[in-house]
Amino acid sequence: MASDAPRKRAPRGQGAALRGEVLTAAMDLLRETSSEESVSLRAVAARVGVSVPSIYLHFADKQALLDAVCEEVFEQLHRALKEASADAPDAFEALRQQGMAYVRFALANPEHYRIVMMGSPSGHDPADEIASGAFGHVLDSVTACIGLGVLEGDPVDLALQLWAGVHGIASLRIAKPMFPWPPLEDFFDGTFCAVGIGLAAQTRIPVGLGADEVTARLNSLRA
Amino acid sequence: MASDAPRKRAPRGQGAALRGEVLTAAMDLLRETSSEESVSLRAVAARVGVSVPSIYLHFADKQALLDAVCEEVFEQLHRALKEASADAPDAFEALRQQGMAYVRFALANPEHYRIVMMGSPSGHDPADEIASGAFGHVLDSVTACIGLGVLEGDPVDLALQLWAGVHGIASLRIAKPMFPWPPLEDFFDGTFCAVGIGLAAQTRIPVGLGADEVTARLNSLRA
DNA sequence: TGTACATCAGTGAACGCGCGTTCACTGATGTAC
DNA sequence: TGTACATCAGTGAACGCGCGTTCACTGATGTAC
Repeated sequence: MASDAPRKRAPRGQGAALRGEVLTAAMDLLRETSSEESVSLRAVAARVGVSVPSIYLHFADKQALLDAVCEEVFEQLHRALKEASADAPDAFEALRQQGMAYVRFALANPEHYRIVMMGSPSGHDPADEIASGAFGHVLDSVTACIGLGVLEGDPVDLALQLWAGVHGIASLRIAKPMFPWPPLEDFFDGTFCAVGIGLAAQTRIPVGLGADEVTARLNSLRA
Repeated sequence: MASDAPRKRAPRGQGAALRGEVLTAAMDLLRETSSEESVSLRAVAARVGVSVPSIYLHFADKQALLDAVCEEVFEQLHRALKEASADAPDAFEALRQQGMAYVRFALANPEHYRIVMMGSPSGHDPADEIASGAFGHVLDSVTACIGLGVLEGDPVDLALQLWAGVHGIASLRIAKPMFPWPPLEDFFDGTFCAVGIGLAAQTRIPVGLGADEVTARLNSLRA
């Protein structure tokens, strides 16, 4: 894993370079072991080729390192969402592409996604800001869709529903990888269209309508 | 926490009673601490009022205890879903009630839900059977809905989408409790109806349709 | 040009902690003779 | 009726382990005089 050549000590003003190396090592360990528990300061230090106390030169404690990892994950997700929707012809396609990119990112980086979006909520929770950031992304697209007339209603509500939708797909597949899942892209698109249509319909099915009436109402929607 | 009276030793044939006490203590600890890490054999033993090695009289190791906890959680979830849909007038209402009960159970028992549905997948994973069981539940209801004519399509596909939907709502609220979530029941019902309508519509929105055409199509669905 | 010194990047060894697990044991109690 | 014994429920002390964290330190290198 770690390179064989013993690490060269950084020249005079370049001590900060180690910070980046430590961060990268933590990210890589997370990817390779698929387990947050495996990211110990000892493991990170070994991978960088440095002694454990060196980490403390750049991070106050282990939590600070994990916080930095969260930030990095967020930036990568942010970038992925931005790139995905860059070429979209309209806001609806942008939303679709962003949703797909979100799910793809989560499944390509399951343990990274886990620590920012599936972890136990902690007091200060830097991951909350991350969530807010990702949510802001969706919110922008939803607002644009409303502007276009594609969607209607409260943008925050709509965005929360969509977010819960993509999170459900991503996190369930991460937690239950052995389950016989259908191909990702098709599954996502099916859910995306269903939710999109359902939200666009702007209606609810009242409780106690009776099966026949429910069927009749839903039938009227069928192509 | 633990009762003050020192625990009485079980009479001759009743040694197995301790198993139940240990299991209950683990469940309670999970609920009270909201953290799987806090469930150590020492903490469990202290809560029961027994020495640590006593746990080994009934569980091969810690993992066996955790597996038993998973089973217990599943049984409780199973019961909650069954009770929720017992009085439903038809399959569609049954599905709605089950979905609501699922989300309610998860949020009332967040750490229990976490260990069975949000944990890292492990090799043998008894939680997978749990997932299959819960999924079977949804599948039954979906199949009944198809029988009624309320839904159309592949029951497995439909059930997976619905499962991902309720899981998304539940797990995101568990992971991000500080987020300004709307009231649970209304939020669930909104998503449930949207997904229901969307799935019932049995159609997809092709990529590259153009915003105007997408808007026109969705407009035709509005009440 | 030489040298003393401050700074900087990083180290080695040790700390206490809580954990899961093991092992030899204790002492009450039902049962056989 | 008394007693030896097997069984059962549970204990106390210790084990090694990996962890985060701390502290006094080393040794290379740029800089001031």
